Amino acid sequence: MQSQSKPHRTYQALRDQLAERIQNGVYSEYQKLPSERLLAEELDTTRLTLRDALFQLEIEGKVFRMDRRGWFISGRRLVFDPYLDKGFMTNVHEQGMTPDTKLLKLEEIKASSTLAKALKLAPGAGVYHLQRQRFINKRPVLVEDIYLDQSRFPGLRHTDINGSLSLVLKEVYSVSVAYSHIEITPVVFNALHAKQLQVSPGTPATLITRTSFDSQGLVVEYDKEYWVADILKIELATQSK
Amino acid sequence: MQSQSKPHRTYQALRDQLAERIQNGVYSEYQKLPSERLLAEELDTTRLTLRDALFQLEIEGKVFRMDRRGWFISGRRLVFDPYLDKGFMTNVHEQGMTPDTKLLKLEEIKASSTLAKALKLAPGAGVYHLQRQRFINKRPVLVEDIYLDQSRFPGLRHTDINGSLSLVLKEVYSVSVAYSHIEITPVVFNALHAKQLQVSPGTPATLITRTSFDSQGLVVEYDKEYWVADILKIELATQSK
DNA sequence: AAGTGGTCTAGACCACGTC
DNA sequence: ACGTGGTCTAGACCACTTG
Repeated sequence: MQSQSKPHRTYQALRDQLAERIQNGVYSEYQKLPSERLLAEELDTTRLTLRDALFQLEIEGKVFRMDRRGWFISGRRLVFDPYLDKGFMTNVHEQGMTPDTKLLKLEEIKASSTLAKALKLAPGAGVYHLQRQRFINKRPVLVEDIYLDQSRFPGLRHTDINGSLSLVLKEVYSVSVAYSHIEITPVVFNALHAKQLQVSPGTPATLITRTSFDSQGLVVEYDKEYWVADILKIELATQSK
Repeated sequence: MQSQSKPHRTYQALRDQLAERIQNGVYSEYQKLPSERLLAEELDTTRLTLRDALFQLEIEGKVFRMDRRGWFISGRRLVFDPYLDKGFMTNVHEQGMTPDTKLLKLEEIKASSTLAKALKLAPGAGVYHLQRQRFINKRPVLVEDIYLDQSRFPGLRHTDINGSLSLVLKEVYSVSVAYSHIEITPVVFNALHAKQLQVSPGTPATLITRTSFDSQGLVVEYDKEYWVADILKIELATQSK
């Protein structure tokens, strides 16, 4: 009926139709959808209109794309409590999923003015830049850039940091995080990060920026995590006031 | 230069170009952009490609739309600390902006099964449903649906609740919130909410779901807030561990 | 080699906001 | 009344993934 009455927003109706299919389990988690051309034909619409509907669902995190590979049904989300802020490895494990980490880059750079400000250093100071990619159940879900005061962690580059960085900092350098500032912002992946995560550029992402301090208020690390938006669920409890 | 080499992703370049303009203050906060047709011509592209670029910036919250009115440059964001979770009125005031509230609906309903679960009531129990629209500097920025146990707040409908609801609950019913559970999820506005906020359906939104408890662990209210995504900035600090 | 997703073209119509 | 944004059509080409 709705296809005959020519409503002036077909793609919203399409979105609802697809959302319902997902809700009803017509497609299962991580299943690949039929090709856009096929699906469009099946749903009696054009490719462009179908894509509009899929983009809506992508923003909501109900489907996700892998670049040039197609559309997939999103799976269970990882619950992230920014207040507790457990490490990635721990958090993923506790929720019955399998975490993995791959070091993409470890370099020594000079602090730009923004970076210096974040780390409370002088501009030009030596800084470690780590770039890591992290996986949940083999799916790449984030890339992160970590910046550390080089003078504070000498020889860091000769250390194995494929697991928990905070563990390394604690055991090797006796530095532990007391508290941190966290910011959560919606962004889209740029070309580089998109390629690393095998998603399309322009895919919605959640940026978590974290500045960690030790008990004396010194900056331990400055961290920018770019998450694929569909995997994350932010959930927290305030304490009694 | 880049416009002559025909790269295979023009809209990303466009996005960058526009983002740069915004960054450099070519447009000022809340300024309306030229019409899509004009802007497309100026930037030597088609309307559709321009829109793709604008959608990217919309997801990032750098521009926002008002339905059928056009595209606008986003302004300063409201910082929201889910852990402190001050009330809307207080929070907006403290950041030097002007809050407003409009009651859209106040009705008595029977709890659906999901609602009953959230409020820890029996299905079919009497529930107040409040719907409010809230403004920052006259711009509508959220609609919220609030649900309360009717038996616990008799006569609520005869009370003025255009300001702070928690204040009313405290002063009239001696009930105050001790802690709450908060969930933050990206969604898109449905047709109804979009209309109420004068945004286009499908606009990115941030859904904040809050369940508030009193000191005895009883549910005080269950609240779903749909925010225009560009206005919010989530920021918090963890306490010392 | 074939098919796919990503991108783009060059239009069109309509409902709505604005004047 | 006019122009705008929202939506849709009917194609096309290319780079890339997949078989």
